[in-house]
Amino acid sequence: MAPDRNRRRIPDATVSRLPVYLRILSEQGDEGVDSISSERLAELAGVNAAKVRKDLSYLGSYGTRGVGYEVAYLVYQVRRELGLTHDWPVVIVGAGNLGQALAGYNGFGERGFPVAGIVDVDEHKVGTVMGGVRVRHIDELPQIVQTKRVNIGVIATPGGAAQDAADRLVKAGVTSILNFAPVVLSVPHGIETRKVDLAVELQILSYHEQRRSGGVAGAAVGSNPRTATA
Amino acid sequence: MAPDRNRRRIPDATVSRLPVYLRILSEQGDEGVDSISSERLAELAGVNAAKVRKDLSYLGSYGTRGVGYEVAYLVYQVRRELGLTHDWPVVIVGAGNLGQALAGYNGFGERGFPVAGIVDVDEHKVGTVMGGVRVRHIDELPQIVQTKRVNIGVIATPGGAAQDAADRLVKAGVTSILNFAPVVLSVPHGIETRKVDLAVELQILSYHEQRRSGGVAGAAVGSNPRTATA
DNA sequence: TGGGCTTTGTGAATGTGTGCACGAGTGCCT
DNA sequence: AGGCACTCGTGCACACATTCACAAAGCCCA
Ligand SMILES: NC(=O)c1ccc[n+]([C@@H]2O[C@H](COP(=O)([O-])OP(=O)(O)OC[C@H]3O[C@@H](n4cnc5c(N)ncnc54)[C@H](O)[C@@H]3O)[C@@H](O)[C@H]2O)c1
Ligand SMILES: NC(=O)c1ccc[n+]([C@@H]2O[C@H](COP(=O)([O-])OP(=O)(O)OC[C@H]3O[C@@H](n4cnc5c(N)ncnc54)[C@H](O)[C@@H]3O)[C@@H](O)[C@H]2O)c1
Repeated sequence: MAPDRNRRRIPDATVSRLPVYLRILSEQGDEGVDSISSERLAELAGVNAAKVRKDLSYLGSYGTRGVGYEVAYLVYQVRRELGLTHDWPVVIVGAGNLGQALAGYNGFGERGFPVAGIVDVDEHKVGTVMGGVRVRHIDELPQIVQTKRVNIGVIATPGGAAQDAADRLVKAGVTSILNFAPVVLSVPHGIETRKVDLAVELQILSYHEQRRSGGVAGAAVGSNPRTATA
Repeated sequence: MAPDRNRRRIPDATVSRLPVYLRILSEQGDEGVDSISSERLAELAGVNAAKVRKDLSYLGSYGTRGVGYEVAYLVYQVRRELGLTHDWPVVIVGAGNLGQALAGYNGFGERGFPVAGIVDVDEHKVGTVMGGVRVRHIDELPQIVQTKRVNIGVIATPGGAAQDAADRLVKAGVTSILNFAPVVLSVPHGIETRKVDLAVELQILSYHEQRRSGGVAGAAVGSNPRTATA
């Protein structure tokens, strides 16, 4: 019960950690663990225990002092908070290299995000089957979104086509977009977007490598810092 | 010449935006733009202009008041700061669905991260060619890392094998890891890791979708009345 | 029943990031 | 030469996030 609990805003940083807790809790549940302390959960999640407690406290007071959290109940609460009480079908735009890998990825559907469809502009790709889903023409996007009640779109087109893909998704009625193309999307207010940018991740790692090697510019490939800092 | 050749620490938030600025600057440069204001760069990057200026100020004072930043020079400085003055070969562990997509992805090498090798445990995959790179057995990992001077490893194995992959990478001498498996890796101190977790991204979107249906007034631009709670 | 042990939930302190506002340079025009 | 328009660089205040530290609350057992 306690329906009043609903208008709290959960900090972004917390929202981005909840899925991690959820995965760990589910795994622990599968392994027969039925109670877990913030200390243990923190260890498994690679974070500070106080952070875990504060994060979970935004959902409500679901722990028991002196004991910990009941795994099954907490899983339920986190899932509810994340809106995972039902499936969210997704539509993938771009049936290339990446789109193919995504379509063939079981972890998608398993976690409550079944692939409702995959579309492409390339006539050669339309009709082929990827990961059990038939590729359809991008003009069918609105129809897919409507009939399958899709709210989430995934962009896996080349960078140059990503904005067009986003525009089409929004027009079709999608309100959240996950973008794999290395482009900053411009979308109407109210549309949620997130990006996964491989180059950005690698370049961040590069920054730290460069820094580690005490290296400034000009550090040729000759000097290889195999330093195991322990 | 800048005499401040020091160990300035650039804030994480800034480091994660520099690659975005870099891409935009490179594109602008290719289009013949040779000077750009923080205002314009901010617009293209989808952030606040003051933030751009503050971010860039960590690199030094490379702008010209009243004018803006010289694109070519700024590209050079950002690249230098990110350690992109030379290539960083990467090794991919796991030649499955995703590993294949990654190996066949040109954007990798184009951006200075050539695939030095891809390894797998599956004997059936060893020897096959993906994206121009031959799959080798994981036991050859140390040899690849040593001879190709690889500092960055990419994990594209199933979750259950990810920690093992990480251990092997670290043992082989890799000091930075990009992890696509939905697992929290445990690595020795000094090893940098970043993760790309599809489920996390989708669940964050789910959170916002769920919240949207709860009816926070005045959020959307009145386009999509469809509150799917299928 | 009460005391000891454990672990939560949260105020308060500290650390990080953001955005405004404006002084300080710079280029251009008259 | 002087004034004006423009844009950088940054001090400052505020917002957000992390971590500490401890009282409150529950369990267990003698
Ligand atoms: N392949 C990877 O491992 C990888 C990794 C990270 C990021 N990315 C990014 O993901 C995106 C896709 O990469 P990829 O390797 O799959 O490329 P790809 O060229 O193999 O596939 C792109 C697909 O998009 C289709 N397409 C083009 N324009 C379209 C449009 N307007 N609407 C719908 N579909 C359209 C093409 O027909 C093609 O099938 C790129 O932006 C790339 O930078 C790829
Ligand atoms: N496919 C996707 O689109 C996608 C998207 C996001 C995340 N992921 C994640 O990426 C990872 C890989 O996904 P996938 O679809 O490519 O899986 P996959 O099963 O197709 O490929 C995994 C590969 O790893 C190899 N492998 C297993 N154990 C290994 C070990 N110890 N050392 C080296 N190689 C090993 C297997 O032989 C196989 O070739 C998974 O963790 C998955 O959750 C995949």
